[in-house]
Amino acid sequence: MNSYPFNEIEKKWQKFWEANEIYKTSENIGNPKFYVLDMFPYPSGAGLHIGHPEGYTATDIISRYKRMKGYNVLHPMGFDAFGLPTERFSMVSGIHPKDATERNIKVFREQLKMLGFDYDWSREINTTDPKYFKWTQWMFILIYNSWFDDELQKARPISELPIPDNLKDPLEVEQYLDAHRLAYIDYVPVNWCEELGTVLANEEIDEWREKGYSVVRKPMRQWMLRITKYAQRLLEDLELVDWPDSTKEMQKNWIGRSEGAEIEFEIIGNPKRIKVYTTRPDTLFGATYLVLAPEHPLVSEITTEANRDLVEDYIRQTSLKTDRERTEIVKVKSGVPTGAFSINPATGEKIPIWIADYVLMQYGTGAIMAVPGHDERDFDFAKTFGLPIRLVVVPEGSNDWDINSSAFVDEGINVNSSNEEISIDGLPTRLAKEKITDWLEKKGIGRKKIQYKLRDWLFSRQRYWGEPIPIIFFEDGTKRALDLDELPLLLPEIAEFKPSGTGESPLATVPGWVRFIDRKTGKVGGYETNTMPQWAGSCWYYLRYIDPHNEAWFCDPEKEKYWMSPNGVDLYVGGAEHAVLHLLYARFWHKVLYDYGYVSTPEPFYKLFHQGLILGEDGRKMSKSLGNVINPDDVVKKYGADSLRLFEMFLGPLQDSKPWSTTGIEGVHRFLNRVWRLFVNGDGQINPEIKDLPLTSEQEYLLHSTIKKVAEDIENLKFNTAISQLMIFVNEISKYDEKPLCALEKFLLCLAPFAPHICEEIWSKMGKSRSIALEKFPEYDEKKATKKIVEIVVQVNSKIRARIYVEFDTSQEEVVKIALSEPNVKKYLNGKEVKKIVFVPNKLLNIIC
RNA sequence: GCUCGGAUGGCGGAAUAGGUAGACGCACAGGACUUAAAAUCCUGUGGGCAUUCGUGCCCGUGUGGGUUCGAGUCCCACUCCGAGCACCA
Repeated sequence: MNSYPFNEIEKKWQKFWEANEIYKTSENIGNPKFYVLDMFPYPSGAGLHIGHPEGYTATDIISRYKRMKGYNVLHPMGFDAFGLPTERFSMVSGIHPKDATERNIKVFREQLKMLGFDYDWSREINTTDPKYFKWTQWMFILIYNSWFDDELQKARPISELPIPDNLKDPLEVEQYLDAHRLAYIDYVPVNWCEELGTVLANEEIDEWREKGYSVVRKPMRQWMLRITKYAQRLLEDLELVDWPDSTKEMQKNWIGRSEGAEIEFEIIGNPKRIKVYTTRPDTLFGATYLVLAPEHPLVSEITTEANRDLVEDYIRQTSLKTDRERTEIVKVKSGVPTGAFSINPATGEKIPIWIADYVLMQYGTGAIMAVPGHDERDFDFAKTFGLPIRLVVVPEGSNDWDINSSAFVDEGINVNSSNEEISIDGLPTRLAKEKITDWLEKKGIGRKKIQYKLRDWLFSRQRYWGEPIPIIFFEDGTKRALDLDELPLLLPEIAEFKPSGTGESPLATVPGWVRFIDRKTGKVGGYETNTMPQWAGSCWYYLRYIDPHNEAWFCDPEKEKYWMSPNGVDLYVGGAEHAVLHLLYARFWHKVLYDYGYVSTPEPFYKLFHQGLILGEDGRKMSKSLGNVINPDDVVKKYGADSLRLFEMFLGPLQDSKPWSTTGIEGVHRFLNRVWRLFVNGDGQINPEIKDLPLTSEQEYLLHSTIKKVAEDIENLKFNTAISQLMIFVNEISKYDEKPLCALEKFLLCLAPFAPHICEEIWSKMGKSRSIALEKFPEYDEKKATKKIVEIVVQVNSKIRARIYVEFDTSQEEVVKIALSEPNVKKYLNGKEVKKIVFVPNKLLNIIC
């Protein structure tokens, strides 16, 4: 293929942009701003994936377009570099993760530069840089030193937490504070591999099991963040942002607010009570047994001697299952009776207490009242073990339900639901819920409760390659968080990155880390050996871009206000795989900062967009094993960066998954060659057919409709149709022997955000001295963007019978007159009476007869 | 199982306040240029029937119904595909 010299051109302009700081974001904070953000990549050893440039090109086009529209644009890039893959690479290779990270970042940075993105590289950040994670650590301490005021629904300093008068002992006070901090230590089940002596990530489990290792759920000491306190705000504030509905929906479901009741059941022969949570208190009369999660603290206490072996064996089996396995759908339920009994407070009936792994300790109270007549899972369980099933709700308008063949789970009308004190028979579900809850409340054994599925955030990792948690534990049992002047707390240099074998991180093997004399207190203590999860660094990076070199503060408040007001980041583009975790954690983190007035908006990201996947040419996900991986370096070498950028945008709608196509990229590459030849002749001179001519009215329409379409499509992130309009322009304008200069110049300005290198080259050949990136985006004239002569479809009884051409905005009368003279129209009217006329101006005329 | 998407030529996709289905690109076919090829340019291309070669008619957006002068678009039922979540009480 004979191509324009893209290789030379692209390198030349990339150097020019860098040398002349064309994309350096100005610190002049007077102009209107636009903050467009990419989800920063994890610099893996494999280098940039062909999918990366998709979202990055999209933001690049927006960024360049907004700059040309006069905005002060912030479009930064950085690297989210802590994490498991690098640590694992280091274990095998012995190369320090810091060195591996540095090397990977270098590759990524070069690849991103090769694609000509307009990042302001002077703002590059790296989450593993001590200058950066100093502030991640500081924010962790801020969270640690906070409690959540339920009244005010916000975080406040722990020093302002009211201490109950009866607490005098300093140790008790400290325990009280710890129980309210937004960062706290708890024992929670994690994936423990005994043979490896380490905790595994969910994604590692299968791999190690295949190698014959066993993985069990085992409670271990972990740092937790109390994100659940923010559940309501995280839910409500979704109203404030312009996100895809499906993403909002996913976050809502993840937070999982439900309204129901907490009910206390007595235990026969034990003064303690079992609390259950239910969304259907109206079905209480149908509760025929209780089920506790196997991990429930009361299990060992209530289990009878006769059932002890059975129960303990079941608990052991359960620990071998991961949460995912426990929650897989199986029709045959497993469980064992504890031998203990409870009383159904509504019926007064003695009901058995079971344990089963379909009840999870993390949700609700870890115990349920089972209503097999009206819950699928309880129904299956009751069928399996021959437990009684009772009908207490029937569908409205009917008075029966075959309770032996399936559970009735919808709302309906209560039946069989009365005792001496209360009756909810005949009430619809909503009223029945209220009445029974009131009754329970009066008796002091139940209350209304709002429950969230959201769990607290497990924040610690037993790994080396993460931010150290800046807390010192002293020998006397006290602890303290480091002060700002002691940060960053750096990772100690170690030679081995293998786990300690005790379940602690490799940091536990460093003598100077776990035992030293604290300079500030003179006491002997040791640092926390856990590190933070990869999510930590990505919770606030968008703030650091605003002021990346500030040594005194994480971000200058004035600059923060300028870039984040009024709604936060203006556009955030990244994969849908982050719809829940990253996007929820970052919102939480931001809200803590907001509560302290450190940021000026309640939400970090105003508009969010997810790019789709780029699949292999065979329509399947790209993977090494399928051999369908496309490498961006190869593509750039063969067709140039502009072609790759343009093609990824032309493939289809940004949010859709779409397959790669080798012939497809040749198509857009051909288009760029056509553009080149339109402007430049064989000797590299400007095409002599380009002349300074006035536009014909056809050319005027072509130009203005193109500018309009391109501008509107860019604003709506519909790049595929913008590019097709640019192709139409080139096809049309090429037909003229003499090409009008001013139309071509404006066309070039429209193309520049998509294919910046080729446009810079042509622009400079045309004698322009300033970078095209700094020029104004052309304006269009609405009138000129409208067709002068329009085609009107003429239908007779809704069938197309003719097409006529009239001036724009011709009246109905006029159009009807012309239409009626069309022979084919006459033929179908055939002298019949016209009953009705439908007229859509400039489009259609339908004659009904 | 639940939730959310989606289904349009040989392929990727255009077109939704309901108004010309198939823009643009690919692929394919024919032609021009060339000793030849590549590149480039031009023409054609949903299916069927008819044609005086101008065009005309019928069918056509996963399936079956419905609303409407008019449905790819709205409503109901179904089939298939994808994604996310999942014994969440």
